[in-house]
Amino acid sequence: MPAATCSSRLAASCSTTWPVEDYDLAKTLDCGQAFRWTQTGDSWTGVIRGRWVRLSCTGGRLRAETAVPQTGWQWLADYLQVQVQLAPILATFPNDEPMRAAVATCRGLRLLRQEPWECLASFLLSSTKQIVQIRETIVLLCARHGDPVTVPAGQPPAYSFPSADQISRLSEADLRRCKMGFRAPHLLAAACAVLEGRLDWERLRAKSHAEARACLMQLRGVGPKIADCVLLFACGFPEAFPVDVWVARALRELYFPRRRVSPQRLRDFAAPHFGLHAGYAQQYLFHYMRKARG
DNA sequence: TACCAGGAGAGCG
DNA sequence: CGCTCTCATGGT
Repeated sequence: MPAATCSSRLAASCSTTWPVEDYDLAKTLDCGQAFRWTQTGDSWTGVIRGRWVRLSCTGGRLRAETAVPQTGWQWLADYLQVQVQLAPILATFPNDEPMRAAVATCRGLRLLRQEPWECLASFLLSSTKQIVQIRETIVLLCARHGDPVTVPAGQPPAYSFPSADQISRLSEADLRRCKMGFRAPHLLAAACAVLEGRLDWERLRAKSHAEARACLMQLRGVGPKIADCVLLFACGFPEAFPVDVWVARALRELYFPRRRVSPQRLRDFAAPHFGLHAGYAQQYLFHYMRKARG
């Protein structure tokens, strides 16, 4: 079928493109904010909202292909945040040596707008795990408990991320078989909280950052770091500043040499120092440190 | 073998 | 408050 990129209102197509500036797809999809993307050549394959997607970006155009014809692409434009101008965000970063180095290394890295449940579940599974292990657990979880999604001929099978409803009907043993260990009961309890309406994403978005954070931290297994990951990567709180071991190491070495500083104090330092888009700055520091040391 | 990983939470002083 | 320990598991 022809790839109609300029479609009339009702025409369905399996591909589209957006003009983009400063959009580094590889850094964006492989910087540790999302765990389900796989690279083959210059393109990236993943599943968003139950739809198989392949992305590539060359010559200032971001191209997307799906397996099933789409009548609209807003769901994907939102996820990729293609309308966001990067330069004004980078301009809010402090003009100090650590940030200049991070921007020089990571230019083009974007924050995605992920699905809240998948983001919460993924980061619930992330604690004290390496990124490769997080990905492995999520692959198992999706393949065993998600739904198969339509893929183009010749492509390997792909699966949706299991919904809160699907996970709530599993046993702790089912989840432990996906190598999530002590995190299994946390994931099960979070799924129930969503089902019972104790955790409602619309209500969460309407709260202040501090209130939303406290709300998420009522869940077992969700502390300050994971709460801020969900608020930053899925809920649109640009001031959320997750402090993990890498970011803590970066801040201590770069801003507090030879001093003992707690994670709480690092967060208190971050808000005024990194400004309106502290969360963006955090992701640049995270990727910069991991690339430099990893 | 020892140590670490995009942590959190309980126990303790 | 800050420190220490446990939780699970594969990699280096």
